[in-house]
Amino acid sequence: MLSKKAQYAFRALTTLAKNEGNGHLPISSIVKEYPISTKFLETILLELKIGGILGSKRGKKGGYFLMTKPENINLAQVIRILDGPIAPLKCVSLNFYEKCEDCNDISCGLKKLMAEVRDANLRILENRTLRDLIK
Amino acid sequence: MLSKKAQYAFRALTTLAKNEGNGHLPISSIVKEYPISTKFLETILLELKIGGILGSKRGKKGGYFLMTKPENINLAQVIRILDGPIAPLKCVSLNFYEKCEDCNDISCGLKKLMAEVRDANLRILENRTLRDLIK
DNA sequence: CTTTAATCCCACTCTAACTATAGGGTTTAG
DNA sequence: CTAAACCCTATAGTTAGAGTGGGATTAAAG
Repeated sequence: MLSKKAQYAFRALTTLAKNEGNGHLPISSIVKEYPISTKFLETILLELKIGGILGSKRGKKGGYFLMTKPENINLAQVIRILDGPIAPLKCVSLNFYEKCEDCNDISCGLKKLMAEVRDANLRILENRTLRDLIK
Repeated sequence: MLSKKAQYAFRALTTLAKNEGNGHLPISSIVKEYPISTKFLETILLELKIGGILGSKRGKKGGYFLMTKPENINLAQVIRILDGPIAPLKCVSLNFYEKCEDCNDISCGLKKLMAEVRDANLRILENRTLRDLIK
């Protein structure tokens, strides 16, 4: 299940994507579209910035903006930043791999199936972008 | 991510599936294969029983057994019992649907994409069974 | 140079969920 | 009758999720 953070992130990113080409938007503008806690959104936008998806401009008339075009930001990126692994098990995660001490990691049947699940998810999430969300 | 409960469940079910045709197995036998807390496994097996996947025989020489053949128990069933929804959002869940108050539920772009993710997951999880896990 | 509007940063609370354990009750074979 | 097993519920400990607060820093505008 997607966390609230990820859901809020998608909303904010949608708003920013719609604003494409018009420079940056302050949090106050983003929040107007949906009822989200300003402070909470702030932490989310910060994570997205650290994750490389957003840029920001400080000070008066500052705000956030997408670092690249909406069609270059896929959903998997966003989810990984806010929720971590997309794979159902760490031992089959590409970006958050951890060895599984319980299975022998090679002949584990569950592992094989969960790797398939991971791939099925990635086929969708890495090929859909913010552009798909706003049209 | 799969919970520990679901992972332990798959292990226990694997053991029971391998034992197919030999009657029931007590928890003590199931635990011998892997280092899991007996008491914790007990609660998991109980959930699987309530969920209709396992049957049990009480009293001395009692134990647990699969209610049907391994090829008739798919992975989605097991996950739903222990972890709940397979869909990434409740508002696109088939078995745990809840209305999403934030999106209008019809034209929400995120919802459409997450329904695709759900379907991709189900195509795998509903077509793979315990039989696939033990071979 | 002061005010104001904004991001930045970090610490903190609150709650729910997850993980695990404990203990007694009930059933059944021998 | 006893031992071995499942049944059932409560509870404790830990972690993760969700959200809040306060102050520091930056930059535009008057």
